[in-house]
Amino acid sequence: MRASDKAYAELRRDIVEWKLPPGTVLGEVEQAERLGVSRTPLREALARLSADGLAVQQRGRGAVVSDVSLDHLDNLFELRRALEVESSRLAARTEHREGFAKLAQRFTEAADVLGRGGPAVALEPYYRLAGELDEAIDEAVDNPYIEQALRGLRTHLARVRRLAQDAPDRLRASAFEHASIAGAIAAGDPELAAAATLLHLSHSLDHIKTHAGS
Amino acid sequence: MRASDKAYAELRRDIVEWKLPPGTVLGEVEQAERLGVSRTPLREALARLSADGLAVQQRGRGAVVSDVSLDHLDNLFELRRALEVESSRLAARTEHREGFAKLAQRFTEAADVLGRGGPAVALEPYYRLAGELDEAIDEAVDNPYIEQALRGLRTHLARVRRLAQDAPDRLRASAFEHASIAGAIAAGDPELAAAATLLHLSHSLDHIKTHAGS
DNA sequence: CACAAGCCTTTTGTATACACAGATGGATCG
DNA sequence: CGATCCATCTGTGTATACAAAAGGCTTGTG
Repeated sequence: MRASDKAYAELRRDIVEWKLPPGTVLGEVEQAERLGVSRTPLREALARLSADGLAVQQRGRGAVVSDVSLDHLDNLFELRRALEVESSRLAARTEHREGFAKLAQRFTEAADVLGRGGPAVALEPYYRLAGELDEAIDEAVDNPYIEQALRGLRTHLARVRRLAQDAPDRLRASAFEHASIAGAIAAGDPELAAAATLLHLSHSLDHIKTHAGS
Repeated sequence: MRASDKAYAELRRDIVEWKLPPGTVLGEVEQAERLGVSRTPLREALARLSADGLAVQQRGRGAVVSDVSLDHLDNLFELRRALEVESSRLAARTEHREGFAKLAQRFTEAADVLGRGGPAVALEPYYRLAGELDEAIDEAVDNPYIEQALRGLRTHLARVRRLAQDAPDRLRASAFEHASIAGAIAAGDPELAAAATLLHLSHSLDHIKTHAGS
């Protein structure tokens, strides 16, 4: 693996996981030493992070981890709506929809578990299931341009997610909404899939705004 | 101006204008000499080009100008539809819509000129007018995330445009469609703006597909 | 005491040198 | 005559050294 890739992957992970909180200055020499690479590949990593929007280049002071706040939430969800609603619509139009019925069922089962379970319910499997649905939609849409736009979007969403932790009730509702999306795609109904996605995004945004910082 | 910015701007322009056609290998030493900069800033420029999707990094052979063909057209327009339809919808919702009525009128006038004029009608003013509408929508949407996604999209569209030259008839129809979009935004009707945009994109794609390579 | 100007330190931007990997050509063996 | 292997060579990946610019601090003056 190239040193620049290593530096990029590590910095990106640290930023997304808030180990490098917004506002942190990423000095070239400092980070180069920390990651054990030279300044040249580290500069390339910083350039890629800037392109991703995870850092902003400040002249004279180097790169700083970009800010993330609730002010960006509406903007982020506007883009999300544009991309994900259309993605669901396109996914429902393709002929590679075999896995979606199975995914819908798994979401329904997950909702049951989340509803039944006590406080000790593991959340990780649910997030992975949601990720699987994203991947399945990407594969069905089969559009590298949309995929790239979604990748960038999801990176930012992962950072924002820290601002509002998910309550079990919300996760259960979310699981049902995801089941609806997967079901609509499996049924090959583009407008139903679009509507289900729109609904999910609306509820998701409402939840974050209501429970932010609490 | 930084040397890396200069190299990036120049390479990007050359690629978009097909002076560097798809498949061209961008050797680091070669391009560094041509542009009069060192390899370090040139590498940064190549990295940014790769992030834009204008070049792809090939292991062992360096970077080559990315391919562009009609195969990508459908994918490109799917993303365009997702972004521009939602952008029009959002623009029609904001309160900063003062300029759109004026733009609609200018498009109508431009359609007249394009309809009347002989073969000597200048096309450049019309393209600039279309660019003005794009900028006005960007400003009204006021969403940096959508704006960034649109920037990347427009870059690719500019490259594809070379595959099918616009006929005067198409430009005239396009002017009317643009007038409809601007008019709908000026009227503050989101769904009408979305519909007008959808129609415009559909016609635009049809035209390119029909007249490609002819 | 406050404000401004100049110097110093820190950090980025650029260039060059070196090492390694992959590709390509020729030569040799089957 | 063809295929495979080895050597060379071109080109990328990385490191380091140097220069330029920007910011902060100190000092001097009003």
